[in-house]
Amino acid sequence: MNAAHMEVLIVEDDLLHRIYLREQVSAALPECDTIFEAENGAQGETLARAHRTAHIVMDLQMNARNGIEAARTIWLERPDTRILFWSNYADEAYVRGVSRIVPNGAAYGYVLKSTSEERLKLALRSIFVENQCVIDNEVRGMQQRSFAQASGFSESEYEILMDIALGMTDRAISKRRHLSLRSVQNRLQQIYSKLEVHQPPETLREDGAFNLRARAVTVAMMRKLLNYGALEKAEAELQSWLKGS
Amino acid sequence: MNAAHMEVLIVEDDLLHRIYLREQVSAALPECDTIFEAENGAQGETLARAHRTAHIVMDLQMNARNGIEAARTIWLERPDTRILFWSNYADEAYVRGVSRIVPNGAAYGYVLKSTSEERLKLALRSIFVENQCVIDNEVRGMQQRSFAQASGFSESEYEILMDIALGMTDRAISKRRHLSLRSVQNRLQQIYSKLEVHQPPETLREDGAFNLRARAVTVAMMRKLLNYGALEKAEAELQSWLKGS
DNA sequence: ACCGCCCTTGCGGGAACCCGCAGATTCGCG
DNA sequence: CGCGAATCTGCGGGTTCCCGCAAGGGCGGT
Repeated sequence: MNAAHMEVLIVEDDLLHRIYLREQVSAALPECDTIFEAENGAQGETLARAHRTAHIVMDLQMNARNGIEAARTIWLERPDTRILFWSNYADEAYVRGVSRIVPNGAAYGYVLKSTSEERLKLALRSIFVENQCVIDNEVRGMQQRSFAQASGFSESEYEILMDIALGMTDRAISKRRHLSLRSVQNRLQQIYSKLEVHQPPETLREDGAFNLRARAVTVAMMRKLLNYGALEKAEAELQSWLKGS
Repeated sequence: MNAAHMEVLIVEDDLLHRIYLREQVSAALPECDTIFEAENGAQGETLARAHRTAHIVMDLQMNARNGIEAARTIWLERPDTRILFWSNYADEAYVRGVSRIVPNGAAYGYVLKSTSEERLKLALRSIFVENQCVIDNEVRGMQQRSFAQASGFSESEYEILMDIALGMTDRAISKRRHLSLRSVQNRLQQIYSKLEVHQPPETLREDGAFNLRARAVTVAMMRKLLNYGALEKAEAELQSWLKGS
């Protein structure tokens, strides 16, 4: 680490936030002499590749290409890149997405936009000069709740949840995930029960019948287990799988 | 309209954007002597009621209570309130939501956060002092595409799209919307075709079977026809309908 | 080895879904 | 009023979904 020279790349689509970040970065890191800026994920990848920047702070949830996608390709090319994710929300979909792509040993951070200036500056220094991970408290809580058993989803359940969200049939899922048809259905039932999606249990009305499959998707959406970015990513993967075989 | 006295309420959850709005409002409206601020929809409603503010600028997409919900109750109480919606996106779900609740004759605006300072100031003056509607170009385009026939959804189709998103069965929908079971299914087919959701048409593979119902929901989501806020609202309506009978 | 425990897989059936077909109803227009 | 076009509705059947039941197959423990 060369203390006299540092380049930082900011990837953020909101102008005001970009300006704010620029200020905070140069205030927190006097050794930083160059700041590059991108306003979407695609541009961010290009700049990161062009300048080989080892320090990136970026938003998740951008228009052209979201932060997770961008981070994934950047980390594939240079796994030692240090990335601070700077996000509005701590949705489980985001947290899961990030922790799925971080190379082991890499330093990264995840702080919310609502945190104070001090915490942001601290995070910047911790990650970029101390090479140390910084995860916001709320995000940390989400991580634990997510990977523990408590209403938490195993990786394979999560995959299948995506599959039904994409509109795949049981049989298609069984082919894709190499399971028997019945196993897929078993997993679906686990998913339904973990999401607390069931037919109106003791109800008298026969109106309120639910299509569990469809309901599970929106319940997952409302619980922030799924979000827009995750859907897009899953859709892309599905398409390439359909081509692949 | 008293030119020497004006109160404006800003409803916006993002601190930076709130500060920016504050500046722009006082720059564009010298006659404005008081600015109230709220950081979510619920607080916005309270302040609007307390101060009887006739001029509001607010974000859609906030945590506690989104802009559309807040605007709806505010307009129910005082239909002549002037509201400028200031949003990141021109999703069809938002546009549709707004134009569904605006009282006829009321002045309102819809501008994107990405527009220039000048346009924002202009919109503020147009709505608040000239009492004139201002709709951003991109939003306007969305409106027309939405209400025209071109891949546009009729109101009843839109309702049913929500219903299947919520996981209702065909029969439940038919009860709720007072249609025969078969009619519901007809509408579903229209929806599928408008969303271009169909079984892999010329494909040889039998793997790629789709559950049209589930797929339609996420396609609608990816096309921004549905979004998180719309789902929450629909869910609330569904719950109250279930109670009601 | 024996015994639970958990996960997988198959079978079967009742319900729900997707949809082609055809008669009935509605609505607009000359 | 007549006529066409669009929509609503019922019927039927092929497929998919939801799920209870039960027969295996690993795996750790006493």
